[in-house]
Amino acid sequence: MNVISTNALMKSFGVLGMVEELLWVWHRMKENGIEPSLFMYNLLMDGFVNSMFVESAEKVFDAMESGKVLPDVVSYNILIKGCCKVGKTRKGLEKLKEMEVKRVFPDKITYMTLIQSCYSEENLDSCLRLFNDMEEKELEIPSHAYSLVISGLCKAGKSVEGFCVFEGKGVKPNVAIYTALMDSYAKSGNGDGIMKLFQRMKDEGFEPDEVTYGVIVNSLCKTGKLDNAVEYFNFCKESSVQINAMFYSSLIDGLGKAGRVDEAEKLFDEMVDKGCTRDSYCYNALIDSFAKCGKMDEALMLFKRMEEEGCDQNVYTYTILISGLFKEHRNEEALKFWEMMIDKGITPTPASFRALSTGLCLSGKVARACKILDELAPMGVLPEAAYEDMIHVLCKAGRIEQACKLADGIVDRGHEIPGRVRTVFINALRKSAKYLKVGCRDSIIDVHPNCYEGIAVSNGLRS
DNA sequence: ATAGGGTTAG
Repeated sequence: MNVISTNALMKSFGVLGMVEELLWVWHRMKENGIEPSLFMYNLLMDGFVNSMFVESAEKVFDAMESGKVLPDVVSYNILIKGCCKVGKTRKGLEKLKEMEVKRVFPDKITYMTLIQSCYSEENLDSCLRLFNDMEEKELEIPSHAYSLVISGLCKAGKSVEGFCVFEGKGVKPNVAIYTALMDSYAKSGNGDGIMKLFQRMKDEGFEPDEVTYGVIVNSLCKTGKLDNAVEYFNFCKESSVQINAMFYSSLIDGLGKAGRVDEAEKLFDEMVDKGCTRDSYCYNALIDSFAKCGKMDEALMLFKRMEEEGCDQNVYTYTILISGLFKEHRNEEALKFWEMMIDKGITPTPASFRALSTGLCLSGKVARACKILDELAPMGVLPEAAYEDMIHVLCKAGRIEQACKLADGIVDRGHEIPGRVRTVFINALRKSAKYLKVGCRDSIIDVHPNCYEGIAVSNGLRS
């Protein structure tokens, strides 16, 4: 055994994640009196990190720091990669700071590892900070860094800022960057911006791929331009663009919302012939289409089929069914789906609770909704605007008395009534002055002095 | 030796 064979073995085992074998070589090496080099330390650390033994990698790192062979930038990069891999990005960022102190200079890999991790955690601020750091240090900025920063801005709804970075010098555009910008434009309602960028990327010789077309079709569906969306879809089918489930879910959703349920269903059936697996997005879109046009039994059948096909039923599936069932006054069934969802360990979202509470409030079961809301709190789910929504729903339905009772209950629980809700009350009171006579008047006046003014206005309107 | 993009939901 010599240094060269040790290096070769460690490299192979490290890449393959064969930690035991890696350690075997390490021990044989020590037995043979070979002092581990920086190279070998790094190989060992990388082997550990690749096998998710990040703590072991850290121990190696610490051993280096207290030994003869000091960690270099690669050691740091591997350790930072390990931190990011196990979700400890903050720790990775701290290691970057530590590098400054230890006078080990971070390189583009250090930054890319961290930017990547911050990006996947949707930590835009850190992404931008790291990116600026890179610029300041005059490191070579890989195209990928621009992708991440622009996409990060786009995801955060800052399409204008994203476009500014894109237009800045040093950016090498690619299909992914164009697509991210187009999607962001779509989400901010800039339909013209999308098509302009689409044209521009083609003019520059970039070939739009299935993700780009997916974004276009989705955007057209969302803005109700369904025939246009179908045209692009057909174009993709005829050319070499790979059709995926996203095309189908976007179109099914759009067609369903436009009341073209038959066409939506046809596309859903077509997926099998095309060898395209139906995911939860597709199922949910079609279930929603059925629910929206009162075909609840068809929707429920799809729910069953989802289970049979092994497609995950998620919080969206349940929310669609719960609100659909309430709309048909099938209250007990709706409640059953809520319970089923909780039993399955699916965490409710504010929107799912909104569906439930709206249904319960409108069928006069405000107390029941409050009870369920109380049960959610220990689960760590407390839809912030839940009570607000309920008051809103009740006011809109003209049930101001109940809304007031609810407002009192909220104050009893130690919550405050935000100004927005007062406005809701005032508007409701204006609309139906007769409610001024009932008990709610006290509750509003007692709890929310600002409403005096509202009632005065309301009185004024009446006289 | 170490880092690598973009899309879908009530």
